[in-house]
This record gives sequence, C-alpha cells and structure tokens, in this order.
Amino acid sequence: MQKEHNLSKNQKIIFDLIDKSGGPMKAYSILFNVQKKGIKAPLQVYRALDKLVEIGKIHKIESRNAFIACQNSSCQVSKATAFSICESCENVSEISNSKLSKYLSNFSDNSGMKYSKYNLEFFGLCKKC
Amino acid sequence: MQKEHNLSKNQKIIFDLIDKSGGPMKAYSILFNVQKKGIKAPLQVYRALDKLVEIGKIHKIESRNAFIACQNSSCQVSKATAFSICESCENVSEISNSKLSKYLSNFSDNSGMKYSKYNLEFFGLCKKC
DNA sequence: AACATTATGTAATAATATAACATTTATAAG
DNA sequence: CTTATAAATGTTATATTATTACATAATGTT
Repeated sequence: MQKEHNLSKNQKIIFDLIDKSGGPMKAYSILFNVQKKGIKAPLQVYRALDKLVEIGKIHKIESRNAFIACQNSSCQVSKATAFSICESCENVSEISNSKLSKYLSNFSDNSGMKYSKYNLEFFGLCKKC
Repeated sequence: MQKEHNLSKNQKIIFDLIDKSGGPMKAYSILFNVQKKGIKAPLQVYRALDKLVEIGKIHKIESRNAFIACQNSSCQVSKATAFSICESCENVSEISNSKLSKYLSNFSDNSGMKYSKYNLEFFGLCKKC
C-alpha cells in the first residue's frame, strides 16, 4: 500500500489541476492556470511538481517536458514508468502492463550497472489518428 | 545496411565533437566548443543536432537534454533506443541487447496504439559509483 | 541552365528551469 | 506548550534550453 501523503496547499492545487486535465500539462501552462489561485511564480510551480514527482503522484514525460497524473494505483513511486505517446494528437497514457514492468524491473546486463529505476516512452499513432 | 549520409560541414564538426567526447554533450556546451570553428549561434547547433538525430548518428538523452553519439552500428535509425545512466557520475551508455530490443520492438497492447518507436532510459549506479 | 532541396548565417525571442534569500507553516522532541 | 527541526512558501532575478523569422548560399536533379 502506498503511503498517504498530505499534500500542501500549492501541491494540492497543482495536482488537482493536472489530474482533472486528464492529460499531460506543461509547467508554464500550469502556472497560467493557477495564477488566479495565488501561485504567481514559476518556482512555486516547479517546487510543487518536484515534490509530486518524488512521491509518485505525477510523472514527467521527458520527451515533452510535461507532467501527467499517475494513472496507476499500484505505481511504485516513479521507479518504473512507461508511457504511450501519439505523435499525431499528442495523447499520452501510462502503460500498466505487469509483464512489461516485471521484464524491465528485472533487467540486468553485464555492464556492472545496478539499476534502480527506468522510464520508457513508446511513440506511434493512436486508434483515432 | 544503413544508408551512408554525407554530412554537411556543420553537421560534421558537431558530430565529430560529440563522438570524440565519448559521452553526452549539451547543446550550449557544443556551441561553446565549436565557436572557434565559426559556428556562432544556437540555431546552427540545433539544426545540425536535429539532422544528426534524424539520421541516427546521435541520440538525445531526454532526461538530460543532452546528445550522445550512436554506439550501435546496427542501430535502426533512432527507432529503438535504450540507455543506462549513472545517477552519481552521470555516465551514459547505449544498451545494445538484442533480447531487450526485440521484446520492446514487438511490444503491443490492447490500447489500439500502433507503436513505431521507443526510448528507454535506465537509471542507477555504475560499477565505479 | 533551371529548378528544387538542403544547409547556412544572423538577430531576436520564446520556453523551460534554477539560484539565492527571506519568511512562514507544519511536525517532532523535550 | 515550547523549542527545535524540517518542509513549504513568497519573491526577484537569472540561467538554460530551444524556436521563429527572414535572408542567402550550396548542393543535387532533370
């Protein structure tokens, strides 16, 4: 069971916004949307984003510099993430496939690296596109 | 067999620099290093980088906003990339593991997505760290 | 040679992210 | 409860990463 985190005021405002949007949001778009709630500076947004990423409530889509709410209730706090990204409509969704996550979490090679985390992004076209 | 691309002057300067560095390089660090060769503006660097990525001579490490020379002679032109990244020393290397690449290239789920590309980044600690 | 495509040069600016410092709020320990 | 500590906030400035717009030159094709 995932530890329950009490979000602070800014964290909650920003998480709720991202979560309700249903898709990835960019930092400055978030900033624009929360200015009416008193969050005025980029740093306030980035600090909340950092924390939300750290506790696994959101993930960063690295190839898009955007943030999406975690859609996976059993998510191992951002240690193992996989996304599908439509290159046409930019729709993004989190992949939760236990075979895939098992395969990748157990991946090791002879490089001497001790892996503790991964992020995978698949690109292609969604059903609609 | 990969098509042979004739690199232009700027592309060659920038590819050689990245390749010789042996690791990931950031765009503005590249810019700084090639100013003595007459490349003065960020756009000149980004245009060369875009082209080099497109033809698969380099890859972008998304989580680091950095570019690394392709270390995989049989690389399928950037359609299937995997990297290991040491979170301590920031050493990056390209993983070429045919089982892994086969597994991921053949991955499909019931989402209706038609996948054509992926990028995977593993994080951890390298042998030295 | 004429045309199309690709690459270059240059200036300005947009978009993304962090540093530094002061203050406040929440949590834990005595 | 009150002191100590950690976490979060507020604010200004600035660093870093990337693109737009426009003009020109080089290269490849027919």
